[in-house]
Amino acid sequence: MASKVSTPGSESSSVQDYVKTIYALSEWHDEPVTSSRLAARLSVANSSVSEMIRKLAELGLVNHTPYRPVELTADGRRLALAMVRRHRLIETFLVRDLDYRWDEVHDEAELLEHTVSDTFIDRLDARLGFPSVDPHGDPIPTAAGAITLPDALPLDSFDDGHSGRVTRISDEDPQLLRFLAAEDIGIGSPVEVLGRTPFGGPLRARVGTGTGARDFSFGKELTGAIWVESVGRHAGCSLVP
Amino acid sequence: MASKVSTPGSESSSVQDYVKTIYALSEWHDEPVTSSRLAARLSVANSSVSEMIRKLAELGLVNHTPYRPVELTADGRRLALAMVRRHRLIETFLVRDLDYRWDEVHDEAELLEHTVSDTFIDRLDARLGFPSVDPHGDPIPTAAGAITLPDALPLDSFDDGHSGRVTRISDEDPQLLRFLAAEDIGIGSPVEVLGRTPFGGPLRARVGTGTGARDFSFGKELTGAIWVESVGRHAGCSLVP
DNA sequence: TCCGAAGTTTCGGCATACCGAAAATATAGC
DNA sequence: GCTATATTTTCGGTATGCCGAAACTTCGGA
Repeated sequence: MASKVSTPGSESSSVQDYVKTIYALSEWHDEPVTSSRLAARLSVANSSVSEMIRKLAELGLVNHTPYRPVELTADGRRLALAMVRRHRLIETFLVRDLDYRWDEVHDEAELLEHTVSDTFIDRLDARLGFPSVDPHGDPIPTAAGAITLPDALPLDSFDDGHSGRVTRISDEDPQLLRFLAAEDIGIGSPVEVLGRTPFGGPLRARVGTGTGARDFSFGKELTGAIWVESVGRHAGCSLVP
Repeated sequence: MASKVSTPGSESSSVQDYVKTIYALSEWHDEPVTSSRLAARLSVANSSVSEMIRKLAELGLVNHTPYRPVELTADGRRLALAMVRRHRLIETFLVRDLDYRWDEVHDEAELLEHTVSDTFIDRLDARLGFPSVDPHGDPIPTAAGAITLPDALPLDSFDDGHSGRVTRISDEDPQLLRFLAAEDIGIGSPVEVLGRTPFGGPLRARVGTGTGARDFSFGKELTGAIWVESVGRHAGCSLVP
């Protein structure tokens, strides 16, 4: 029994936002999605989240027992991925065709994703050559709702001595993106973990290749936001699954 | 005392829509803008219009005495032109870059115009090469709010024997646009009025040049929707100012 | 086991924007 | 000038989505 909810349509912009945010909170980390995390991310009061979750459950988009975390149903996930697809295609378009910087696109896409039609998205997709990732390295779901997460981990989960390539950078904080752009660190940059300073100090790594290579100290915020794919063997990871 | 309302921002999407529609109803014809005309154009109940007009008056966007037609203030006109600019630039983009047909763009633009940022509009404008008209021949206001209406009149106001060039076609009815596209009549097409059939019958005109020229019968709907600029001397007009 | 802190839900209220029905006004015809 | 008709406004009422305050659950520590 395939559902109609493969494409946003009847759902309000708010419903779309909540569902997309529930997905986003569990896309890269699998901590439970609680009311308060949602409230913080959406900048609304806890009570608003509570009410909306009840509504989402009635719509069959989430499963929820009171006082417990919320989880997307298959329908909810389909809707979320449709919204993520919209968001990431729009971001890609803004950077490629309208000369937006990668730290500027998030807010604009956030608004547009609720407004454009399926036709618009399909034509944009074609015009951009069916891209598989957006400017931050986030994978773009297909029209059918399939998504392939890159085989990457946050920089802070790599052991000393291991090398890789930057695959994704969280777009949550525009300032962080601006900083990295200024430092010429972006998707595709090679990195090699040199070591860490004890007691929560920065992680030192070698960035770039050849003459462009240099040492760099990554603070907490950065090592969590920068995701790296191992080069060569698939070792070098110390994260518990 | 220049107002801040040169760019949409604080106004709700509804307010923007009402103000733009008030402008649109008086852009090409100067009949008074009444509640019922607004209600029909916006597909809402008369009572909703009445309430919104009071609000617009409070916001200083319209002048209104009860039971009389409504008129835009200078601020209202500025806001309306900003919205019209958005709408027409988006339409131009959809046709030029996303292969929309000219009959498909209106509804999409109607939604997007409320959502995109000023930055988006400015970059779009630059990318499109600062176009002066949209795909239907409607003039695009400048960022400063200036607009130049073409020196055109509806086809039905031309005397027999006069020639001109199609300058604008009202985009109100997508089916009409589709029909004209199929008949290969569009912006720039040369026309010469041959005569009219009595008792409200069609207007006969010669369309196109050289071997592509042919006679065509234009019904009421068409002669009101097709706007023509005189070629050569500025005669041939029988419309009362 | 029980208590308190932290997190979640319920409740009454607010703002926007819509509606239909009823009341108020304008205008055209006589 | 006066009334009938058409138009406009006012008046309750609805739906969505937000809020803060109060009530309620959960869960860890003593």
